[in-house]
Amino acid sequence: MGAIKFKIEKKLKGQLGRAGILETPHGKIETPAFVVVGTNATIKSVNVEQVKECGTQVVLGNTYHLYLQPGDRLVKDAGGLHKFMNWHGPTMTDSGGFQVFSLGVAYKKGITKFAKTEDLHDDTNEKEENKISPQLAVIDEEGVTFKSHRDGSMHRFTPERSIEIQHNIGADMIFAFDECTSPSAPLQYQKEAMDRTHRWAKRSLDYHKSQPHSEKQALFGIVQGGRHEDLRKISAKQIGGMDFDGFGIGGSFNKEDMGTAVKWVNEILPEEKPRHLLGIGEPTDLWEGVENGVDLFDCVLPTRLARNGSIYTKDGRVGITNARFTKDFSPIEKDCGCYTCQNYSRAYISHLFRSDEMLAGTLGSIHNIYFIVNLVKTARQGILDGNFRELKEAFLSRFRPNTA
RNA sequence: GCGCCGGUCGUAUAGCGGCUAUUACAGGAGACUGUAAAUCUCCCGACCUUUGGUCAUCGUUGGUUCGAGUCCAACCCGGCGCA
Repeated sequence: MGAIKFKIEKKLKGQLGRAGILETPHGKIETPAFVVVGTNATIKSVNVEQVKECGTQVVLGNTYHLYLQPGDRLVKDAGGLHKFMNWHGPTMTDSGGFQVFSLGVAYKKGITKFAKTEDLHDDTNEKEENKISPQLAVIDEEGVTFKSHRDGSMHRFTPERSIEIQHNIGADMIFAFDECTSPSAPLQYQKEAMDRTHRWAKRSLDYHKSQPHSEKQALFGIVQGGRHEDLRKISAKQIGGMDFDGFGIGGSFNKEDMGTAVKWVNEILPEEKPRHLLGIGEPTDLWEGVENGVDLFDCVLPTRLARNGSIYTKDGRVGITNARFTKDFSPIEKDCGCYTCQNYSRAYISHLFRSDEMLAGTLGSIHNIYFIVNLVKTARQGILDGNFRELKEAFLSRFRPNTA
């Protein structure tokens, strides 16, 4: 052990939040930090220089995708993920656990990992799940059998296989193989899935430690338990008790009180190890996460939203293709320091989207990445400077989920 | 002037007597949380008591018919050909 070192610099008074430094074999990360997602060993539509200029410290690739294309052996032969993609800073890989969900029960059903409380009283989602319809992933005790979304070929992931692949890919921080459950799955199933994820965590850890050079990569265990307090606490205790280098918090949440769920977990996880909230999120979620002791976040939203024409501003998300922007020659945000805002107008970016130009997604992504990465940096600075609460409230009083 | 062909919701198209109209693009709006995603959904004649209803509409005007975008006639416009 010892691929990473984590040092807490300052804590939020009376709360779980903390600012720290995470040292990896490829450099330091000032935490809390936002990890930019680059599933296929590339951040879609932007190059590594642009990603770096946005203030990004660390990127995340995906085990399932890189295993299918170009293959983890090829990435290894290329000299590892860093060299292959020309990103020489810190990296992580997801274990493929999320694909158990997205290609499994969620496949083609519009199910997300978020439940809203009002939905919990109707069983629409559950009915959806019980419908017989194609799934690309089937789970058993040993592992998961996948049908490739690319060519329909069959593949099998087990905890051992996931770790083996992640060793080949060679990211600085890797994750145990887990199952992300649907928020509408029955409680009984959520518990079974969680228990299985715990067994998989142990197997992931055992396999990792059994391999030579495993000390070069840090392994994070993943806490599950869905929206349920009792399950979350059990999971945090079990996973937190294992000898991982850090922890991921995964699974599904109740949209309204995600911060609370994170708190249940982080009150239990060992304080001295880093925590990564998987697949989150929205600006409001990020403030909640930081406040409740999360050190790392990753999310596809900034880049996906950008490619789909949704741009973050301090007042909320805006659809840059809206008619009102066609003659708006001001930048997306006049006080934004990103390359896009320094050089281009709303009208121009709107035009690029309407013209289906590739640069549209690039300029949008640069802004959104900059926005989110720097939002977390601001929150970090707030912890260090002792004005976290003021910064959070100032942000939230302006930001609306969608409108500007 | 004669002959032929054609005029359908911004554009391009489908439709060849029967529940008043297809599809694509453009346009408008929305969704997206460990990326099957530069994707997907909805709206796009008018009005209303909007899971539905009423009326209008296929160049114009008449006609045939129970019923016409669809058949007939004249006219208007456009293209091509011949003078």
